[in-house]
Amino acid sequence: MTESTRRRLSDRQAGTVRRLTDAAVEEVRATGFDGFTVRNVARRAGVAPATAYTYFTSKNHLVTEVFWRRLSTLPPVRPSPEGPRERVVAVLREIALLVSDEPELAAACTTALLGSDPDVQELRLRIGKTIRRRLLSALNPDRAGRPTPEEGRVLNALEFAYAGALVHAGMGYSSYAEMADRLAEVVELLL
Amino acid sequence: MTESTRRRLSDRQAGTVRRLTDAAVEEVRATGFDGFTVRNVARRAGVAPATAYTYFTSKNHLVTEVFWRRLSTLPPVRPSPEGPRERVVAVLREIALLVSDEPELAAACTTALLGSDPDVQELRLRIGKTIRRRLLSALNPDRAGRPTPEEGRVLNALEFAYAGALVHAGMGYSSYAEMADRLAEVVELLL
DNA sequence: CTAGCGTCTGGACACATGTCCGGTGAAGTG
DNA sequence: CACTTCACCGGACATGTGTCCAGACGCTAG
Repeated sequence: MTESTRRRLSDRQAGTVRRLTDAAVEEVRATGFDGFTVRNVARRAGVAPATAYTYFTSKNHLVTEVFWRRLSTLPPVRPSPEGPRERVVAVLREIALLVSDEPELAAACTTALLGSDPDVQELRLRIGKTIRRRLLSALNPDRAGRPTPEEGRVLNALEFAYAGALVHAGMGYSSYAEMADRLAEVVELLL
Repeated sequence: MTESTRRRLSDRQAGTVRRLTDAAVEEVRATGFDGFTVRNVARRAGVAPATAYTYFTSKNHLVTEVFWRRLSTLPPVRPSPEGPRERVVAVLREIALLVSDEPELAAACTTALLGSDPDVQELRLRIGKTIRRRLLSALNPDRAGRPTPEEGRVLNALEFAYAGALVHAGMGYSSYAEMADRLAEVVELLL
């Protein structure tokens, strides 16, 4: 009875949703983001299109959910002995690599996250908050939750950098491996 | 006989394209990016849908062209007496404000720029190059064209920041006025 | 056993998207 | 003045998107 999709879900429903998100990943891997259809995903998951639309209002919603699921199952930020710089780089790299198994998936997420459906908006807020929280606790493991003005500015810059990197990669300006490295460079400059 | 749309254009065609891009701006202002249809734009421009599709392969292509036109008519970067920091801030602000008249238009551009049509890709490359060039000549008016490794890293960070800011604004995390100010903060941190 | 409930199904819908093609009118050319 | 060429037109098409609804299926309770 705990899910984030369209409403509270029973165990059975959770299974269906699970099959859908898994199928979505396979589908985008197989056919790219063009040719990625809710109906196709449904078929791959062995589910009727109407059922898929019961849980996901749109293609974007579905892909965003995939991203969200991966993000929210990350382990807590490790307060390692190294400095903030190393921790921040690690956090960014972790998030950048979330969907980089297959570039198509990453591009799909980039586009999907920008969708205008209310469901996407909702998930987007959660995603933004989560990333911010992770970055903050990498910056300053102790006073997590109440950033100083200075930390706020750095945080802001980091968020911009991450989103920008995602976009650049999504547009094909650079690969995802490059992206992580360049993000590290940006952190060097900022901290 | 000089245009960037689908092929070289006669004067008459250039006029039609012009009417289309203008109508696109009005349309997105009036109805938002949902409800924004090539057919609607065509009607507003007093042009048949088929004609519109002669010049623009897609919605995204059309919106991207609007952005490109605004960007490419900016005056050259002014090598002002102030420092690089002020020049970079000015350049970023200028670009950020290109489409911020109406938030809807900006959101539309953000999405459109990520499209996968070949035409969008082409324009995207030009846009990326132009922004990079402008940033570089703000950073270092003299040696424009051959950035040092250090300049390259800063340039990279600035590009990420710009793209990230655009996305954040497009997602509704912040307004476009805020966006310009936050970009200025990022520049402070970087330079 | 049967009734009820939750879940999934199949198909029809209204609409958008991008392509294609035969045709029309108005410029430019001899 | 005929004749070609060029830009535009109108509409049909195949495909995709998201919604809706009547009904089928299986599980659980009485």
